[in-house]
Formats: sequence, structure tokens, C-alpha cells
Amino acid sequence: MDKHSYTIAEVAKMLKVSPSTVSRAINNAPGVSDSVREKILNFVDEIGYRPNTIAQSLSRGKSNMVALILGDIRNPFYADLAFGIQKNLDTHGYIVTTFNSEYDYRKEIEFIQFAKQYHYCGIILVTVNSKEADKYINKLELPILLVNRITEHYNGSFVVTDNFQAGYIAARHLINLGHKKISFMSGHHKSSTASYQRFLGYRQALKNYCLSYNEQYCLFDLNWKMETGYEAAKKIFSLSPSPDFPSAFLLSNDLLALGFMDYCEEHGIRIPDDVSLVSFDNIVYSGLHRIQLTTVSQHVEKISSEASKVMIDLLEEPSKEPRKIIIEPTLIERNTTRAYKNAES
Amino acid sequence: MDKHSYTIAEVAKMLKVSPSTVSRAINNAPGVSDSVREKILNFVDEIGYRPNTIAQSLSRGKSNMVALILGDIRNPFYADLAFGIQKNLDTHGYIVTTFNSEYDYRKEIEFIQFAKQYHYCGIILVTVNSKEADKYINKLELPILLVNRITEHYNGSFVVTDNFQAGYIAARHLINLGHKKISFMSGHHKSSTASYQRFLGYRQALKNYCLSYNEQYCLFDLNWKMETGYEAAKKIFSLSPSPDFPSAFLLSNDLLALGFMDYCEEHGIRIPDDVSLVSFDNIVYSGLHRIQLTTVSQHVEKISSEASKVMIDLLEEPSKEPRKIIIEPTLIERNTTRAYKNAES
DNA sequence: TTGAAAGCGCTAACAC
DNA sequence: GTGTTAGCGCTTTCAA
Repeated sequence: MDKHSYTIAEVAKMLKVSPSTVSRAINNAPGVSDSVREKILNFVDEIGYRPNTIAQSLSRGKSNMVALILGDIRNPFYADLAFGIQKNLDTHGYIVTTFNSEYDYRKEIEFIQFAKQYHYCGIILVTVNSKEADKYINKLELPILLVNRITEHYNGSFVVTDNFQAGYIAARHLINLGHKKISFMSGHHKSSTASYQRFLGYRQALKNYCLSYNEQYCLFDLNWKMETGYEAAKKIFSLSPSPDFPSAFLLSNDLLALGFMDYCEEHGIRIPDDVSLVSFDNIVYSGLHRIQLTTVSQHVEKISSEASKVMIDLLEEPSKEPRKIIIEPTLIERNTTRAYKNAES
Repeated sequence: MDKHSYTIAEVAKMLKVSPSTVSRAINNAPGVSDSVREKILNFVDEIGYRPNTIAQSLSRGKSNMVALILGDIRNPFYADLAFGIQKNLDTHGYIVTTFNSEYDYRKEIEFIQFAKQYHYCGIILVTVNSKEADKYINKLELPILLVNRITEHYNGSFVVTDNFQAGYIAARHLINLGHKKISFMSGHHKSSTASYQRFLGYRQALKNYCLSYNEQYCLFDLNWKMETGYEAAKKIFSLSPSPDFPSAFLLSNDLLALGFMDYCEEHGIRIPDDVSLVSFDNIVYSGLHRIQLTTVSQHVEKISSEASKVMIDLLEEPSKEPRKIIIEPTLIERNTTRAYKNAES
């Protein structure tokens, strides 16, 4: 029953040494004889002394907390990311706090300032990528790492998926299946480079295969959520019928796709019989036997391990060149796509 | 472009007042004339000064960080819980750090000690509930709140679901459907009160309706994960056929159920035609049109709002009586259960 | 109402 | 190899 926490001064006094010696011993710093070090370590262990991290941080002028700012931890993609990063950084003695910006750039900026005020030692940011954030990021004196999305004027370290390629292979898959009319349902198009790059990849594929792009059936301001995917489907399928109506859809992420599917199922639109679907992320629920969503994997475990490594580098060797890591996506073919069948055939 | 963060001393000097006056002003403490206060506040705002929270914490002897220790953020139930708690506490000026114990009591204890060393001001704990943790929890001098599960000798504040009731209504639903042989697939039975209470409720229902309990088809050490549910199904369905084989299963949580379903689907066991399934949590994916899992909702948004309220109480009025909050679960009837049909009929 | 000064628990020069 | 001492940036008595 430790009634109160000891201070380093108390420990020093009990051991009849100076606080600095204790400090050196517990921090594995040089300048203590082995015998004294051992004595101190044993004693400290015995009485259960642990240095006050707050005091350490203040004295050292830096903490060991890193902030992870992302859209929404309830998105399984981010939950995986956060889990991985947290676990990796944990083993290196860092502690990470996760902040949900809810895809709102004002919250994001608030959290960035917050991290600064709290003297976090670094920031891992999945930005919503507004012009505003851009300004804040560049005038930040904290080590920062952008994950998944980069801003326009950023030239620091990042770890991202090759989203252009992701969009390209998703579209190509559909094209190879014979689809001619393919629509894109995008997350905040203007603000998210991730979504925008995927869109560009899709456009490129269309172009390369001489297919036309029909903006009428595309949506560009979706909010990455299941409900939004549901609403998107409602909107699209309530459009008056036309020969131009798409036979396949690209959805910006799996959550949107799941919502989209839900609407379809409820309204007798069969997948993949009536329309084909491809999305991005490969969250675990997409692989469920009853779901079988064809999707482009971003390899989240790879992203989180790379991001952890880069962050640790940034923290421990600040002088190093910025690291720019791009990860190749992979198409996971499952069951929401099938060969295009002409109505007349 | 603020090159460096100002200190309170610098601000004071610029304003030709003392640091204490600045401190009082920015903390809304009494003892400053309105005119001076206003002047300080305006200036501080203008130059973008923010007090160093680390220094504040050290000086005050307490921080405003609360630790949330839970099993695994990748479980959507916990993601929802964490999201809600974080959002609520955020608006009260607290910052919450989430730790994943991975259902390992040693990690849990490590995190508890950690929170102490870092001078967190409070802990919200979803314990794995080992005897070990029990000891640590009770000799803790930090405000602590147990969520979802309580330990044997705990007599502090908690917010939990009525898990006995949850188990009872789940089983009763199946019984009303005519099922006679109902099996229970449990999370760590011995260590989790949540799971154990659900099991007890189930046993009680069996008893009340004069049904027999057959341990042979129950499993008690599952690990709350999808893969584990999959393995559980494999294990059960590889048992040699018998007239006692259950026609319905209760699964400790939705993730287990999803994995269980996956195995069944893959092996031609139809749900609900061949076997009925009920589980607990009502994560969002259970409601998907293609899934339609019948489950018992714990009302996670209610849990998180109550937990937040109680934690804030604990922090701000430490003298108050412990709060003990029990939330009633609700059965969500969907599509993984159906009336029992005798093979001969 | 305001300011001076001590101190929170630790680290890191600097001296011995 | 070890100890002394001066901060880190803030809050909070206490005195004015």
C-alpha cells in the first residue's frame, strides 16, 4: 500500500546519495558507478518509485506524448491504424493520444494547437486537408507526419497510399468486366487529396480505355460514413431512368459502400446482378461472407508500421531528411462485381 | 508566425504586471480588477499565448488527462464508447488517452500504473477483471470508474449493463421461438463478469422454462474476436452428430457472432434455417441488411454519456458518494433467429 | 487589487 | 564518479 508517491529527493536522501545520481541511475545515463547504480535501481524497484513524468517533461522541455489526429475512430480503417500506431509507439516509450476531428478542419486545427500547448513531442495527422490546416501545419515547430493525405504546400514527411493507382486499378477492374458506364462517389472531393487522387486515377482509366465520363451520376461531397453512402444511393437511384445510368459504382471508402449496398438491398437492387460496386480500404467487415465487397486494400498494417517508424525517426533524429513513403494498393476481388450484361442480351 | 511560445513571465513583462496577475486573469481567478483582466485577456489573445499545460499540471499537482483503458479499440463497441466519452470529456476540458489492454490483465495493470506515474487525474476502466487487477484498483488513489464490468471486491463508482437481464432476454427470445437446445458461447467466463452474468441470466431462463443445460456444447474461454467466433463454430460443428446438438446459440458479443456466422455460411450451415443466433452489443455492422443479426443492445451511447457524467462528478466533487449505474439492455430482433422446426416435421 | 517569492519534481550544467 | 545548484513555466501563499 503505497500511500504516496516518493520524490527523487526522498529516494536520494534514503540512499544517502544526491538526486542527480538517482536521476542518472534511473535514466541509464553515464556517470554512475555500477555498484551505486545497481543499489539505486534495486531500491527504487523495491519501494516502487517511479519518476513523475510531468516533472520530467517540464524539466527536459519535451514530453513523450504524440498526438494522433484522425477523422473518426469509429471507422474501422482508423481503428486499425490507431491500434497499430499505438502499439508500435508504446514499445518505444511514447504514449499516443487519439483525437477525432470528425472531418472538420476547425476541430483539426484546434487539436493541432492543443498538441502544441500540451507540449506533445510530435503529431501524426490524417488531415481533412483544408487550406486552413495547410497554414497551421507549415508554421508548426513540432515534428509532424502526415498519413494518408497530404496538403498542397506540404514538404515534410508522409506515409500515403498511392491513391491515383488505387482509383486506376479499381476502375480498370470494372472496365475489364465490360462496364462502360462507371460512376464515382467521392468523399469531400475538394478537400481530400486521397479522394481526389482516386478520382483522378479513375478518370485516367476511363480515358485510357476510351470511356466517357458522366458527371451527372457522380457525387463529390460525401462524408465517409455509412449513412452517407445510404443517402447517396437514394439520391442516385431516384434519378429518372436513362440509358446513361451507370452499371457500376466506385465508392470512396468501404463504409460508404456498405451504406450504399444497404440501400440497394432494401430496394430490390441486386448486387452484383444489377449494379457492381468497388470501394477502398478493405476493412474487416468487407470480407464477411455475406458481404464480400470488392475493394482496394490500403494495407493498413503496413501504413501503421511505416508511420510508426517514421515518427520515431522524426523524434529521435530530427536532423534527417523528410521521409516520403508511398504504399502500393492492392485490388481485393470479391463478390460485388460481375461482368456487365446488356439488358437486351 | 509565432517563432516560439511565450511564457507567462514574458507576457507579464510586456504588460508591466506580475506573472501572478496574468495567471489569475487567464484562469478566471478572483483578485484582478476588471480593467486589468480585460487588458490581459485581449493581449494574450492577440499574441496567441497559451499556458504550458505541463507546467500547470506540475504546479497544481494534478493534470487534466483521463485514461480510458479498454480491451481493443478495433471492436466497434469500444470505438463507439471511446468516441462518446472522448467527445463528452473534451467539452469539459479534459483530454482522454485510450489504452488497449488486448484483454490481457498484465497490460491492464501496466496501464493503470502508467496512468498513475503520468499523474492522470482519473481512470475509466473496462477491466478484464482478474484478481490481480482487483488488488490494484482498490489501492489506487486516483478517481476510478469501472465501465461494463466490475470486479469482485470493488465498491466504487460504475456504469454497467444489466448483463444478467441481457442473458435472460436473449435466451427467452430463443425459448419463445420453440428452441429447446440452446448453447452459450462465452467470452472469458471466469474473468469477465459481463460474460458470466449473461451466462447466469441464460441459465436462469433455461431453468424457469424447464429446459436442460448441456455444457458439452458450450464454450467458455473465447476471446471476443471474430476469428475466435469462427474457430468456435468450427469446433462445435466438428463434434459428432447427436440428438442433443443445439438448434440455437447465444454468443457473448457481436464480433464472435459475425465470425461464427462466417464459418456457418462457408460450410453450408444456414442461418437462421439451420441454426439460430443471438448475441450482444448491437454494433452497427450487425444491422447491415445482409447481416441482420439478432442481438441485445447495450445502448452504448447511453453508457458513454453516463460514464462521462460520472467521471466528471468524480473529478469535480470527489467527496460525493460512489455512483452505481445500471443500464437496461434491449433485445433487437432481426433475422438470425426463427421458430424451431423439428427435423421430422 | 497587486506583486514577490517559494516551490511543484525533475534534469543538466558545472564544480569538486 | 558524485554533489550542488539553477532552472523548466506555472500556481499560490503571503505581504504590501
